[in-house]
Amino acid sequence: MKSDTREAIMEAGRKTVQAHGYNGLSFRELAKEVGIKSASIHYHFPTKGDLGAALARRYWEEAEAAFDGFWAETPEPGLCLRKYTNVFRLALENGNRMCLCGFMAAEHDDLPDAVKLEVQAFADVNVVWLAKVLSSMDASGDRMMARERALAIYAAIGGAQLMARSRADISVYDRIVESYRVAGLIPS
Amino acid sequence: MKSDTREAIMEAGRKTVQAHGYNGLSFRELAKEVGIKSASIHYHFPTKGDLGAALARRYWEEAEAAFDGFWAETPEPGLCLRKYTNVFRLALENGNRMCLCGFMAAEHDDLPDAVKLEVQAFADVNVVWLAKVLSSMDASGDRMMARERALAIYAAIGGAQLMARSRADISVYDRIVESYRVAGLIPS
DNA sequence: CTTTGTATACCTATCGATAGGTAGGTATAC
DNA sequence: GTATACCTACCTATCGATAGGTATACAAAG
Repeated sequence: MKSDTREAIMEAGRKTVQAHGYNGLSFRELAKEVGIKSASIHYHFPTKGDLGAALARRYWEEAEAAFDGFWAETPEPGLCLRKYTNVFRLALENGNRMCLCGFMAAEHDDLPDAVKLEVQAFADVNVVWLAKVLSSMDASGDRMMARERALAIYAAIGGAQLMARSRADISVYDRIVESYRVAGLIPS
Repeated sequence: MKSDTREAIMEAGRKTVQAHGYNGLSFRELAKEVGIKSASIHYHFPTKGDLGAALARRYWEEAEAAFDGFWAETPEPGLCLRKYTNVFRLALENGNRMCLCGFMAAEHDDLPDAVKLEVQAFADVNVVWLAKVLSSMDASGDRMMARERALAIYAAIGGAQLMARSRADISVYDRIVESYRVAGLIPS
């Protein structure tokens, strides 16, 4: 098996970035949580940029797998979209955290290029998957329209999460997402 | 008149937070831009929290004034909402920056309480103003519905800004906002 | 079966840079 | 003379990163 320590670093790192961002990620604090010395983290991730890129990459890989799971096991697209919006709700449930790549998107100017690319990859994963689900719903199924709508839904969900986080109130997320459905932005 | 230096600090501080967040705001860097020493900033703002709160407060005060100006001089609500969405576009035009309070919303966990309150006040200003405009459009005018929709629109616009920033592509913002209108989230 | 070499996965100790904040001095204006 | 608006000098804490040492494991060589 892969190194337990490396896994522990990534797990703690993910949680930290979801709460304090890339700039709030500290090798010393991370080392303390894992139970090693900060110098040892450099053994697994030479630079902070390497760690950041690895975290963002794993984040979208796991998201892609989860989304594909929804699509495979949920025949009803409306329900599939509810599972999707629930993923972003889970981050809030978990200590009022937010999407790792959403936070990093805000920190765009301070990110190493390698990290920026992985953050964009996460957005792509969301948009491609959403476009696929949307296309399956609309019989007239304009692919380009579906992609534009997918981008809008992903952005809107990210905004809802950000708002709820700033209030530390998960019900804010629920209300906003419900409004998206009422307005017709997210099909039911 | 009020101190020119104090104004210069706030102007430079606002731009920095819009690009690097509250955590990316440094007294030394700020002092360099203004042309004074970092210790002198403490004369105007005793702590970083004081500066952060002052920045966020001025931000929502100016936003409120601008929004009220739109409402006063623009009889057509649809056009009024276009002026609103354009405000958030301007931040992106200005060096791919984002809303100061949007960035701080992400940094929620690292903010002094006084700053958190001002960030929430900015959101309130947006929601209250949007609800007012929405109420004027809908004859059936349910006030509660308007407020929910207002919250959704504000969150969605923040998400659109975040997405566009992460791509450093203002056309992404335009496309997303247009999708919001097409979907009916934002009335035309 | 023992010795030797090498890669793994940590460690201690330290570097230069930067952070927010403080104490106390100084020049100007009223 | 006193308040304003700066300054120099310095504090402690933290940052990512590096150099070099160490304990363990395992494979090849004698």
